[in-house]
Amino acid sequence: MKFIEKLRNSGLRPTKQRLQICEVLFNTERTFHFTINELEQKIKDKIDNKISLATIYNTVHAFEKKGYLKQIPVNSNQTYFDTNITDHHHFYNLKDGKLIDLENSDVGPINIKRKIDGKKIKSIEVLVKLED
Amino acid sequence: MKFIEKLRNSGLRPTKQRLQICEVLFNTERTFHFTINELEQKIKDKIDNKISLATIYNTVHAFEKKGYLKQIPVNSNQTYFDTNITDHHHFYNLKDGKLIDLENSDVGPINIKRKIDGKKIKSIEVLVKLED
DNA sequence: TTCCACTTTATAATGGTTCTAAATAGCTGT
DNA sequence: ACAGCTATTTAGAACCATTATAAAGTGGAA
Ligand SMILES: [Mn+2]
Ligand SMILES: [Mn+2]
Ligand SMILES: [Zn+2]
Ligand SMILES: [Zn+2]
Repeated sequence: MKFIEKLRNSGLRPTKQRLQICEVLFNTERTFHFTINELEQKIKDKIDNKISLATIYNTVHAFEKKGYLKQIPVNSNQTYFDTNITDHHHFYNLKDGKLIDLENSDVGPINIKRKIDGKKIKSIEVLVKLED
Repeated sequence: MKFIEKLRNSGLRPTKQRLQICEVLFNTERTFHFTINELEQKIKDKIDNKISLATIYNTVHAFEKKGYLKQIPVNSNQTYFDTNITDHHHFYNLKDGKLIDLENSDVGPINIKRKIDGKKIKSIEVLVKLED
């Protein structure tokens, strides 16, 4: 199985739970955005055994640290994650709290002219809030 | 007092607490970013009477709704607010969780080419994460 | 197989935020 | 100035996403 290698190469043991979460997160036609609650539901729908909520949190954080998931900065009581780890930007639909990927060509290059010394830029993220 | 008018014109009664919070938030040399905890501290430092935490939350939300404060989208367990309500972008220092204003001239105009029909753009916000 | 560090798990704890309902204080009309 | 009404404040409880705990289970090296 392809995910076993991926996990081993990251120093993460390929446990049953992690492999199942990999299936849900990465064995998909397209990338997607999710909150932990939504992921918990997806997992319940797709697998038969139970995975504890703590393991879901642990795994998501482990995957994020390894760079397999990204957190999206939005104002919400829940944390949003993205399986699309390429540099890209987002529409945020205030009505339903859903994120939509923006292609870089939809936004154009962003060139930050100001520098803060001793610091380097880790990421540049654009959030475009949508209303009716 | 200038804040009395401001509040009355917004349909908010100019209570002692609101006026004191106005002093802390708006009677300043420059704009600033804050969390509720930080604001609570600032209030404790600057005024003698106590203002309850509930009132601070209520007031911040009331001011935000009236457009006197903005929320900044960042990934944190606390909500960040800004007394600078002009359209502008931010550096986010991951080390200490502090925000720094970016001038629009530091970022350049952002032109979102894609449209979502039935929706209009409410805001465009750029967050530039900084690391060492 | 043995062993141990890593992982999972149920559950408790944490902490920012929101809710509740009773007390207080603006404001309008008299 | 006063009454009456509504908005506001407040202490404390409730909420709930997330993190911590610590005991049981598991992967994999030897
Ligand atoms: Mn979540
Ligand atoms: Mn806060
Ligand atoms: Zn995305
Ligand atoms: Zn700002």
